[in-house]
Amino acid sequence: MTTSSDSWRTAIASALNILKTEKGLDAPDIDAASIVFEIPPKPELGDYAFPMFPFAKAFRSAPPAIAARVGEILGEKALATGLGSAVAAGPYLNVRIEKLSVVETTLRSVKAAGNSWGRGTALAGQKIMVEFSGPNTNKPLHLGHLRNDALGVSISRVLAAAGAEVRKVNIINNRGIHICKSMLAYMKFANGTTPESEGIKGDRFVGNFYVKFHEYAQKNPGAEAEAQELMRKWESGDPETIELWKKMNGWTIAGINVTYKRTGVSFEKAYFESDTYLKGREEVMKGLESGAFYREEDGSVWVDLAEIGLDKKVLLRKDGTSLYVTQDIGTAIYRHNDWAFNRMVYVVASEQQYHFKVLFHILSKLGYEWAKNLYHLSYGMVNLPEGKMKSREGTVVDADDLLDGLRDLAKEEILSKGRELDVGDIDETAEKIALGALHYYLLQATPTKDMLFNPKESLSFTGDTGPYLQYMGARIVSILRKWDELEPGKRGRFRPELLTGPEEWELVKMVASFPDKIAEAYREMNPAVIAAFLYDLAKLFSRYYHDNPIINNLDADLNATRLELTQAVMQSLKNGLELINVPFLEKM
RNA sequence: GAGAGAUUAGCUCAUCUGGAUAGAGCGACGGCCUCCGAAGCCGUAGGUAGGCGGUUCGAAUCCGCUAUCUCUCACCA
Repeated sequence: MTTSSDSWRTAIASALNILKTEKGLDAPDIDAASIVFEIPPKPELGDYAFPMFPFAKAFRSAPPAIAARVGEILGEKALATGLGSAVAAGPYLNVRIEKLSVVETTLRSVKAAGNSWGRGTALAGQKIMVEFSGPNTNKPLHLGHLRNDALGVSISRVLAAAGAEVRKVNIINNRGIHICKSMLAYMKFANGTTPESEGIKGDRFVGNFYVKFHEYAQKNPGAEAEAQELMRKWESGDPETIELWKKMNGWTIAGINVTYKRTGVSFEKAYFESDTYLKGREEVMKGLESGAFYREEDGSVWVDLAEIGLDKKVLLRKDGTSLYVTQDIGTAIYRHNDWAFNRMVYVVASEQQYHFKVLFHILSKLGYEWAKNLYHLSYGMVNLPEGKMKSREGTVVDADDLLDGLRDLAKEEILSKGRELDVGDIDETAEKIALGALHYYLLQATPTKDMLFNPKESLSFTGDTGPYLQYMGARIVSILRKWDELEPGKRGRFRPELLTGPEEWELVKMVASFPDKIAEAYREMNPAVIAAFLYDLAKLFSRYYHDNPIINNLDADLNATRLELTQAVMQSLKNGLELINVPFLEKM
């Protein structure tokens, strides 16, 4: 597809240059690369459209006139030989490309590539680190983490599909005052209970104590001070405090890992704040020596951000202790030493845009050349119909609860359709449908924008949803299964020239564009590109096979040929769903 | 006070680097299961793209002003 559009550009550039000579203009030659093309709004118009507006001024004639003459020249001079045909339509030159070879090569490529269909090499040789999730060890994951995780997993897979070597890393926020609060509450109210003794997930168990702390603090003004005191004990390495801290962190992380496993989230490496929070200090001291930073009279160390139009910022307190940025400076350098990435992507909420702007600037000020390749994949908040999620008001949507709810609903749906016997393991299927619904819902929106999470809508399985895509996949697999059951003698022969219908041509073009969509997704750092592509593909195929029998035609060759197309659609769907972490289902 | 972002159909979202009549889903209304699974398919209704101005042959898209909303500007993380 790409190559044929390039050939057309060359042909049109030549035609324009001939027209230029005809008109006796002495402007420089028109370069093929400067010719823009687009996809016509309606397929009947053609496969490509070349707008002639840009040449109106130089040629001193109206775009429709140019289009008309260019169309003639292409015909007269046979510039389009083998490329297809061109026809002027108003200011556009609409082009139809030679279908047969495209159909043939597309279907053959998909078949040959199989599960790697769509993968490219644009990022080959690139080492890209992707940080996402960033849980706290004082509470379970919530809806916000789910969006973060969905984006992190998806963008990692997209980058890998573009040829990069990707390393997914987590940052575990396991220290700080909030951690001490749940520890304090545990000391006061737990009476030695454990997640095992209570039979609940470790992250939930610890989170409950975090809630208890706040209840306690309401009645006891001294609570904050007590937590601060515990924090000091932790920092001074008090053995009992450390022991409790380790125990509770272990519980939380074990619980969170269960949720990760459930949602298909994994990491090559986890970094712990408790290991990295001190590392920034020496880097800041080096920067102080090199003159990148300066010291105030009280001993605190600052950076002047005037170069990027911002104010001044503290990097070390007067007592020499680190802050959030300081810690992230250390973590970034530590990680680059760990694994020398070419690029690093931070999947972090948009509320931290300022933080990353500052962080990246400081790192480049410290002379780290790779700092310019750091990227903040900023995503918007997930709001509820009632408004923002607020932990104080208890409106935070717990990740496990949400998944359970979705899973139960999917199960009901299976039962109500009477498919429990067809589906195999009903619980596993329901779980996968739930994940499909959730991940598609979270990824179909543009990452940078805030989004509204409507529980009712996310539970819906009809229309523009993950389960719809899964359903189309299952239906296709069902057809392929029937084909396999056919006697080999009745299967016919693949003859691409039989794919003459307009929908068939649209499907082939769409399948062929899958690699371009992956490229677009990584360039824009936006998995929604993949989600939208899959929906369009599924919808188009759905209409197609509704109106056209795939393997029930009298013509055995037509069956075999349509089956190849169906197979290619299935492969594109399957590979695309993998990129957005929506499970592909053979039956549902 | 300053910075960043948002505003598109009743609701949730698309609209690729400015291009042909702004598209989907949900909801509403109306059709389609002796036919490869109806979680489906087809159709109807619904938009002055927050508002005003500008640039351009052409603006949802770029620029300015303005309204409303969100986030940020901590020696919190």
